[in-house]
Amino acid sequence: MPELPEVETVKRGLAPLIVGARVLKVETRRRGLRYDFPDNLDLKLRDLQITDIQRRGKYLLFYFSDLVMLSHLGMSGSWRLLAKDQQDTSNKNSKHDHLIIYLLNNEGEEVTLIYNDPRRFGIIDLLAKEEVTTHKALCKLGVEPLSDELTGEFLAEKFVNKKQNLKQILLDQSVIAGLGNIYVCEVLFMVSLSPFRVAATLSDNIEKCSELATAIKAVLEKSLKLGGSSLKDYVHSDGSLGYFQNEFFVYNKEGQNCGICDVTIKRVYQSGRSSFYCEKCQK
DNA sequence: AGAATTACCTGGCAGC
DNA sequence: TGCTGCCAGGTAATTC
Repeated sequence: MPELPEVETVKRGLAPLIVGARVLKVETRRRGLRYDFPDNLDLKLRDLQITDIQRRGKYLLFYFSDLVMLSHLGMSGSWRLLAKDQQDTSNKNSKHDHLIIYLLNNEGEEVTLIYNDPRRFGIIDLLAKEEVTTHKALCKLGVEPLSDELTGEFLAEKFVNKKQNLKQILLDQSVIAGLGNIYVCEVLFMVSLSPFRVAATLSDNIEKCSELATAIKAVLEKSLKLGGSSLKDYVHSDGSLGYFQNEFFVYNKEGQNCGICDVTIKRVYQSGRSSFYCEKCQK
């Protein structure tokens, strides 16, 4: 489900409410998700204070001074924060509440932080602060797309001799960390590049690579402004929705008019994923 | 080595 | 009103 804008939106929603909060209790309701939960989560986190929340690619990092709890939402994960005794309006899926963290916030109120994930493709791990750059999931992540590291020159360099097509290479988290299927489809439409275009054919075209880098930043920033995309189960930590799905050019728009030319949006399969694009506009 | 499938899960929806 | 099959924001494991 969640790509960079959705994960960042969760971070921004949670941070002001739980940074500074202290853990009262941690409850795990199953052995784990894709992997088992770390052993003794309750023992390890109890009484610790959340000192910060960061995002790296599609990962969330909850800092507890020396320890870091790593969270990836997979396809269907979400975090929601409830005040004690608050009416839980999203509890129809509560059978998929797998991890519950009871907190005492800065105002001395008890709040509940719940990780819900129907498909259980998410990840929860615990690491030492020093391992943030060496952890096996984090060490291979590529550049942050909204940082100055993502430039046309960077992309041109990455495209050299690459036989992969643009769809595959933009989805590769070790190149750019945070793009997923939706935003790759959107960005390729924005710059009129086909998802089938072989990356190497752009390595000499610094102008087009710069255009691509700029478009990646633009689509992510616009989505962030609208609180991300809510398709099926993505909601903010307070239960509200994102609105970027109303701005899609091509994603989920098979058969609809492209808006630029007279051809309709096609849906094709590429390495097991759907790509939506305009055959005529995107070359 | 690198590229292409398959696996991991549940739920929702279209079609019968 | 079921059933069945297919599809879904992602990543890792396996196969070619």
